[in-house]
Amino acid sequence: MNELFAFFASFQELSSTEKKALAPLCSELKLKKNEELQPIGHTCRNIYFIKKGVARIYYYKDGVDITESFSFEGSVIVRVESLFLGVPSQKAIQVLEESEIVAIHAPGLFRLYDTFPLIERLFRKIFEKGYVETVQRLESLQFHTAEERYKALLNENADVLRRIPLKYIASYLGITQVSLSRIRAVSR
Amino acid sequence: MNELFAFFASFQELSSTEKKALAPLCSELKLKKNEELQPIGHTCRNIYFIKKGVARIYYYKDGVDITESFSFEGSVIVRVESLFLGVPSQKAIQVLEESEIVAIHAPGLFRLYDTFPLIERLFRKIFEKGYVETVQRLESLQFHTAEERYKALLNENADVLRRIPLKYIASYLGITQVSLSRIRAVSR
DNA sequence: GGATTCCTTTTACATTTGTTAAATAATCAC
DNA sequence: GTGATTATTTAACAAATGTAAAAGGAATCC
Repeated sequence: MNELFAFFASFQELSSTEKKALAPLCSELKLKKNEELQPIGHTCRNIYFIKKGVARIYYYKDGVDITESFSFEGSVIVRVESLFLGVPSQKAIQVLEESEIVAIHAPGLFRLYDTFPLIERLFRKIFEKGYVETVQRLESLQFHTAEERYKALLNENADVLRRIPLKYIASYLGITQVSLSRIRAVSR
Repeated sequence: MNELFAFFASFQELSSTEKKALAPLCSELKLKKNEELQPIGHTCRNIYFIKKGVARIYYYKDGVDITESFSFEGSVIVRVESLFLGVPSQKAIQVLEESEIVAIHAPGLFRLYDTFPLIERLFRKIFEKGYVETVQRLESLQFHTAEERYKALLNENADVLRRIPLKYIASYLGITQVSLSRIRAVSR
């Protein structure tokens, strides 16, 4: 749990009262490689903090497995479209390594917002950061070629390449695995 | 200003105290067609509410004008990556019709957050909605073909097609104008 | 540790999209 | 209104990406 509160502190200082209010909402999970954290079709009621491991959000388009995003240790992973709209998500969350996850119960969290404005502020800041990252990702998809996106990924997060199968990276970049293979062959 | 407070009320009820605190931060602007609301290179210090008209966020990639997003009357337009990170933005905001805009002074707004948790909540909700829309947009770019994206736009927001030049819509869809023209020729 | 399964690359060909340039259509300024 | 400007479409060719199938490598499971 320490990792989680260190993550929180990097956004917003909390008093011990607030920490005590948050703690009961958090439960630790251990998952084996490739296990699902959240299945398709469920409404998202948890915010997941990755203590150890990697996770991805994915879904199926015409039967093809598509990765929307990756998250690594020290960050959160959430199906925001489901969490904020309260509707079932067509996306699933899966861990790609043996992982340790802290699940934060969202309905309980949202109730705390009325009593603890600093908790509301904390999560506002967490999601503002996620928002910015999503805008930057959008930019990359909208205006850069597949090769540019691949090279940018290589620069910004080489860890992705080491820890995540290329078949997942391909759809994350918005291309097929064959196309990614070709791009890699050229830049070698 | 009424339109703005109606927009606020659709997210969060405010007392008259809170409204009175917000009002001095809001200033109305009138812009002629194609005028710039915010130039490239400036740090975003305003949240813009569109009372009347349309606006777009755009920038230049290799000298080519690229549209990141459109916003219509009754919604806000913000360069979030600049507003939340406090860094200069390479993007500009331009109106595409004669428009009436309400500028909300962001540094002043953020100071109100300490005194008025409901104002903080209001903007949390506004940006959560923007976050969700951005995730959905990302999905569309990552997994759908240009033709699918064009048709989806036609269904969801046919107004775009009526009010916005195709050259801007093309880069918004992540394709060239020639390619968009071809897609339109086929589906006719 | 050998067989099996899964991951990645390669090949060949089809399709889509980009690029450049020109033609046509629509809009704007005076 | 008319000429000039801007927007959109079309054409021809080049480059990038998709699809399907096969082959080579790597990892995994008794």
